[in-house]
Amino acid sequence: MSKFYITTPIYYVNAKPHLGGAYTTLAADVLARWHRMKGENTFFLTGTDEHGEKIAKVAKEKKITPRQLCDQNAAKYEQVWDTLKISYNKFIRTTDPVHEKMVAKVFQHLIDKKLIYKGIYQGLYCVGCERYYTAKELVDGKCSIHQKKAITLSEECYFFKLSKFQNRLLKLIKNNKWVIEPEERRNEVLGFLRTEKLEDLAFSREKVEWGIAVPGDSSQTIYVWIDALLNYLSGIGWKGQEGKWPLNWPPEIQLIGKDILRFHAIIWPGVLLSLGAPLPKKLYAHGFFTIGGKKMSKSLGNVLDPEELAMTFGADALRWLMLSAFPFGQDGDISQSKFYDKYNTDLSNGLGNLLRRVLTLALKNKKKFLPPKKVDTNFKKQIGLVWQKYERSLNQLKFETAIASINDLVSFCDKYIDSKQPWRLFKKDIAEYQIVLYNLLEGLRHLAWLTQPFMPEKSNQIFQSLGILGQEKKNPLAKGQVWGKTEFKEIILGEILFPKL
RNA sequence: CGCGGGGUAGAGCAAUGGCAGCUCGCCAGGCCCAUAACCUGGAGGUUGUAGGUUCGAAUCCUACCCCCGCAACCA
Repeated sequence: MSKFYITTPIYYVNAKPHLGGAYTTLAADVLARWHRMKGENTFFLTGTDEHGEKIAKVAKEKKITPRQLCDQNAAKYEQVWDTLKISYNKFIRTTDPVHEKMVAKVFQHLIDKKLIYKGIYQGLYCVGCERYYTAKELVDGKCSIHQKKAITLSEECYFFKLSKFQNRLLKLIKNNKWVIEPEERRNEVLGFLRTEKLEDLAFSREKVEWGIAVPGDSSQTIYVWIDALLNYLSGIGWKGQEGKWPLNWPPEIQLIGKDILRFHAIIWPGVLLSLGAPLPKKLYAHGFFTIGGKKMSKSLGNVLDPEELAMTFGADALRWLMLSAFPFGQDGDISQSKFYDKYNTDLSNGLGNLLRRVLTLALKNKKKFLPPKKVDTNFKKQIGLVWQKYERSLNQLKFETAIASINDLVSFCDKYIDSKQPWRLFKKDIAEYQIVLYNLLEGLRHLAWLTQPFMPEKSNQIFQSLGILGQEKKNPLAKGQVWGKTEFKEIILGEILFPKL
């Protein structure tokens, strides 16, 4: 059986979950559910990044310990992911002692391999911000927040020999051994590697208390790069021993937002190469969205909260709305009013209304609906086309076209009803009515399968209405995709699937 | 020349070399099974501008105009 390991970035726990992070996580969840549905051995990892100065600072402001802050916010993440029905297999926290121990071990290992060495870090430091800036970030040598001149400061720290990997990385990307998608993002990384010289990277800092201590040097703390990135290995049980890679390694897909492309496209494989680890199969950086044409920001007050949206539309519908709003991989725009629009069009008037139509028509007759002798080849063919488009879309992470293929089937069924007029057949030709309704029930059964990764609960509700929830959930997808073999013995009208908003 | 995305019907978007499509809205009709839902037809476009390549361009090339994201809290 083939395996499927997928990761999201780990989110920084200085605040509660953000709609952007929810977007990434949701996309990963749909893929995880899709691959599970296909019967693959699937592992879905997400989690939180919990070390660093900023955490310590926020904790101090709130008069709690960093540990308490992390516990609170990590719990918040788990709760929101629960609301959104995120089916992760493991929630990794970088403050987990197992993770911390592994990171320290790897750090030491890289010192032993002479890939981490001690040096002097010199940079422009803003006392107000308590952080370093690059010359480019400063305006007139001043930090934009404090309007104060940054001073040149140097400190001892440990460096990672990233420079050593520049040519290898370039070659790996060119030869598609290190796959970055979509293409624009790949070009961006290639351009960077061609024109900029990679410098060795400071892998530790002085004076940061909230972090993992450098082995044998308690004055130094391991910096975010290696600490955060190694979650992808510690999360599946790696103990830090080179060569002994976990069974799930490497990931089939690592999903990230485009903001962290460089860390994941350059530093991360650099670390893996230094460890001799196989590289992930694919790195996919999705786009960002604006809200109502403006970037989401606290000061503009247009921030959408994932929990509130789930309250308004329901978690299942929200998943659908987020992923159908614009092409995955590109930038796009969302808004509440667009969501209302699409909810009513796709879900209430489309899928939900179709379900109700068919169920009511089926309930006219108290008989069971058994597979007819004559197969409707036209209907069957349509289902085949829908699955084809759907699978191709999901394999390319085109969620919006996968969703479009579902809408295609809904529309096909609506047209089919209109042309066959089963309410008339019921009075005139009961045998034909029986066949038409059977086809429609089969159509709905396929719709339940198709919507499963996107809207697991609504999908189950459809199965339930068809009286086949238990049996279908036991079936693998391959069996579920077969046309015209299922018997419908008990139809249940049930609740309205998507009440109009 | 910091990096990147975009400009297509009233609005929002799709279409990467081959008849310019979808959703909402608008107009006319059909149906009466359904959540005032569904189906059919129609109006609405010189695809930001100018030039070029091509049998053929929204799509490729050149120049220009305009909008936006990242670079700095934030995916």
